[in-house]
Amino acid sequence: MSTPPRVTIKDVAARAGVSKGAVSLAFNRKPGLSDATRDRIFAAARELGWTPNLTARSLSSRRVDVVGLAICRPARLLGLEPFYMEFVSGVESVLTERSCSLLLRLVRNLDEELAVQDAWWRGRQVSGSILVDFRADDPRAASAQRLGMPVVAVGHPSLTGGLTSVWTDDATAVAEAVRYLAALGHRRIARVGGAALLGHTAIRTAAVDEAARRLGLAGVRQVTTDFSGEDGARATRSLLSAPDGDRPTAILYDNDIMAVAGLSVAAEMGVRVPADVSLLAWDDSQLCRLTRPTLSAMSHDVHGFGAEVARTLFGVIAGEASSHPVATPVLVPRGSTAPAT
Amino acid sequence: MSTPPRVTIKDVAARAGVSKGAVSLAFNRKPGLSDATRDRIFAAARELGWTPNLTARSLSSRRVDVVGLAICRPARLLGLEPFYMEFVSGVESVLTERSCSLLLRLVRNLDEELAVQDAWWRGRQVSGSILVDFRADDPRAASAQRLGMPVVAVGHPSLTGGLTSVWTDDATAVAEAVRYLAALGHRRIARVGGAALLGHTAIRTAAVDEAARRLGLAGVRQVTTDFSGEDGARATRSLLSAPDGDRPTAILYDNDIMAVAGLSVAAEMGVRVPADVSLLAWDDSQLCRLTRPTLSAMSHDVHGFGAEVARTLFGVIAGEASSHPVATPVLVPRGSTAPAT
DNA sequence: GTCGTCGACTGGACCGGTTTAGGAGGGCGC
DNA sequence: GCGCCCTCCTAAACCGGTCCAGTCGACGAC
Repeated sequence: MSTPPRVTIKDVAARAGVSKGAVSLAFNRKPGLSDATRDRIFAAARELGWTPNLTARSLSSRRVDVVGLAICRPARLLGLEPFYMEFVSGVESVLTERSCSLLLRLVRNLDEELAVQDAWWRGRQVSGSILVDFRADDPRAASAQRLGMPVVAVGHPSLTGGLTSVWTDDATAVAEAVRYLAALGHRRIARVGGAALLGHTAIRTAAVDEAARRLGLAGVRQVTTDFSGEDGARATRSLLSAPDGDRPTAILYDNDIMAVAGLSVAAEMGVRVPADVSLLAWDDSQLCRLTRPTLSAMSHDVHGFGAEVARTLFGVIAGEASSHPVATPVLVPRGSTAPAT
Repeated sequence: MSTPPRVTIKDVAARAGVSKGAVSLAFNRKPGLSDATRDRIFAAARELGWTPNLTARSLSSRRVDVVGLAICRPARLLGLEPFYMEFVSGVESVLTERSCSLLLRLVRNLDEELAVQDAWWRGRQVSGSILVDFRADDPRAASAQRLGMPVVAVGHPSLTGGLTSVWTDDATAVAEAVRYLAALGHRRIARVGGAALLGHTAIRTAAVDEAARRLGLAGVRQVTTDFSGEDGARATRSLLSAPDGDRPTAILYDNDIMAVAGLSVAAEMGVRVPADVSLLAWDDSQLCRLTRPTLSAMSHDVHGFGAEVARTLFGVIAGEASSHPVATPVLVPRGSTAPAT
């Protein structure tokens, strides 16, 4: 209740018997002060319990130690996917090292994100942002460039319109997944993809088609979903209820939660995994090791991915960063995939 | 690259032919301006593409539209639990309405959280914070009070040392869970609890004991974990490998991810769910509906919980809030619980 | 015609830092 | 003794807003 007395740089200066400027120099570890004075200033600050007011600091130094991340998620999906939890955690790990904070916002659509990023930047609330979930013709690249806002785009350069970007090579990974399933003898492969609007969904879809063509697989079926478990279950149910000679013997999922859902649907329909159908997940959070059978997955260091994105953003802010991919997801075979019978 | 020309309130004022003060009045919707002037100001701002610099605004008005949330999570658990994803999402939903942002930080231990909150508040980066995961003798209450920092504590008042708090009545919910299992004829009930240090874990542990005593159940076993799926699996394996007459016939979990893990362990050990053992989860994210069998759960509107916490924080900041519980979790029976045989 | 009041607006102090031009004092070379 | 350079430090402008005391003109009352 009782507002504690506001102690400012002036109080510290007075106590140490120096000017405000000297205190500022001391706290920013800049040269031009004798060690004795420096010590006296720190002592005074400690005695008064003073910490620089970051708001004032950002105003005059025109920099903020905050980066933004807006995640777009349809209204009905209340929580975040495991992917984002790990991603955020990786981003944080790098921010923390630089005593930087993450401004997080869940938005409902792209327009809202554009507005939020615009407001963050113009209001000087963030020093830069991480942009995720690129779609074809994404307006965010142009917007960031117009604003002169430092951002790093998470997505393949073909989607991110010239922004500095960090991405996983989904096409290669997806091709490996298909080759793996084909090598196990699967001829009818299906994929339960993510949101149709997302650029990486399209990239994966094309890559699956391409891989199938090369391998001479005819009946590849691909469907899109909203990434939710429910949608994944629905898609799986539909795929597995095809007439016998038409039913896929292997299904590739675009995230792990849908693969978990697929597993249950198979069980409920009396389709054995992996005897009757092989399932292959994507993203490989701890969930994949908790199911029965365990889920084979295209595994991915999501935490490290987030960290790399954050490092790149600092690079962009410093004016020296370049686009690059991170490690391609690797196949981790577990219990949900087996040779076709 | 080219820094866009910084347009400030002064430019807008000049263009509209008024003083800075007038522009400020207009943009804060305060009285004292004619409609004509107001329109002229907005037009000028639009033409120049001006948005108030929030940093400058917070400096002079000494308020920030940011609230803080630090989540403590051991280093080895890289991602967040589903609970927090939904919780954050609920918090966001309220913040968004008030064009407020969430400053998120994942910390490794309590000391780090204390430091972060301290820095946030002293640096005037947040207008208040949400504190979660209270433990016995939690130092954060005293710290917040000393700083005069507006916070809302998520946790039972017995843990939160006089802070305004919002909580779920875990004791009542846990008692209902135990009564339900007992009513199904279970006599040997176990609980796979959360982190031993957390206050709500202790509350639930005591409530289970109390309920068991009233119901005359003797062999209740309770273990603690770190909330991870792996630890949940380990605990379940240990419980289920007890000699036959000693093995629990029902297990209550403190979150859903551990219940999912428990389900797999049971399958792997050849213990049928729910025929041989009933499993009851907590928190009820979409995961509980995706497993096979589906998981009965103590269900909880986590999104709404987060929203209520955020609303309460705004109350605290406005100086008019009081502690209150939110709706008690209710039992949602699904496929993982059945009468004891 | 004068006074009082009210609405509309201005000027400038202020928030709490950073930054820069410049001054005081000491040491050194010659 | 003088000029010069260095080190250490100060004063004041500045960042971009908010806020308050006060000015100015119009209008109503008496």
